[in-house]
Amino acid sequence: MPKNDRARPPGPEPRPRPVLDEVDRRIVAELLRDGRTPNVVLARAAGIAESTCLSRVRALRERGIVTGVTAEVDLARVGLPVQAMVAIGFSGHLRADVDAFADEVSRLPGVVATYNISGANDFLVHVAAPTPEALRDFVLDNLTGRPGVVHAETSLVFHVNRGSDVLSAG
Amino acid sequence: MPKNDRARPPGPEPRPRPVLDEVDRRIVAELLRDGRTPNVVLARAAGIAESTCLSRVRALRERGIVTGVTAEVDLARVGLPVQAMVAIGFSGHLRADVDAFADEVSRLPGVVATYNISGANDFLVHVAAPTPEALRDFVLDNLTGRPGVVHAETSLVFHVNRGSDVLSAG
DNA sequence: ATTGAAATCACCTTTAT
DNA sequence: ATAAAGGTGATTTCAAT
Repeated sequence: MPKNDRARPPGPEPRPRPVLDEVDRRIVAELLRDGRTPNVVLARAAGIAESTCLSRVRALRERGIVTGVTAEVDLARVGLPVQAMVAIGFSGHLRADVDAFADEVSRLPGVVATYNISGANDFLVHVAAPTPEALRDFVLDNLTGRPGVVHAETSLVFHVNRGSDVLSAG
Repeated sequence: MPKNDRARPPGPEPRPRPVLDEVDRRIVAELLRDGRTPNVVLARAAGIAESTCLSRVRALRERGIVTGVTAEVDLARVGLPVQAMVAIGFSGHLRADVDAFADEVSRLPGVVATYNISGANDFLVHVAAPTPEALRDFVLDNLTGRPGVVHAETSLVFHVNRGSDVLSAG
């Protein structure tokens, strides 16, 4: 007698095999460290041939594991020395409103990222501005004023530390 | 009579001119969009010669404006489908303790970033974990347990939207 | 799927304007 | 700051396993 005789419903696999093998892990780790690492170096780091490495990297992109490569910019040095996290409380919680908020806010000038979260607040908006006044204007004009927003609490961001070992938790 | 007859102490310029000219802005914007953009394309996008573009990019790195290039990874697809923001309240607020917390926590497996902020809480720790249980363990073992931490409130992160127009706020 | 080798292409330096 | 040109080395394709 089988442990489970219900047929699995159609759709994406429920993750039968480990997500990343050791080779892929090394490639991803190296690309996290330096997204411009040339293919030759990547291949040596992973212990495989260059051509193999190339197809691996392509596969990682096609599988949606590596979604892009981006520059890291010191916002203070491009004229945006004031950063803040704005916690947003929402009213209706209709799916359409929630999605629209995230999409639209993410496109606003100065927005670093928008986090849709659980708990007392519904969003965290990470924003950068040239001056405290500009920050205030941003919050009043683009967040507080928006329909559905019932609460906005601004915290200054003094410093950001990027994690250096994200992958190891897997 | 000169407006200011004190001699400026030696060292880096106190930023007399605008931070980024139009050419640099275009380069940085393009590198934010795709950090692997080759120099030829970058040069065309900025409307300058390749050799000029090359020195511009070098200068941007040396000036600390572009601090690095990194891959963007879909954490859910590398075995870390559970993300959270943990708001941390601190007790002593000694500089050494605050700095140490940020540095050490950022090195822990699964930590995406650590934000030192103002307000009711002192830190936001963005963390990724394979399961809710692993998240709970992470918080109890690495955050709640740490000396100085008097409060920890965990919010699940449902979705993250990266900003697409950060620079325009400057 | 992985490889080594060969061809193509881009990067980067140099020179000179 | 630019353009042109050459050396260097990486990327990519391909036949073979």
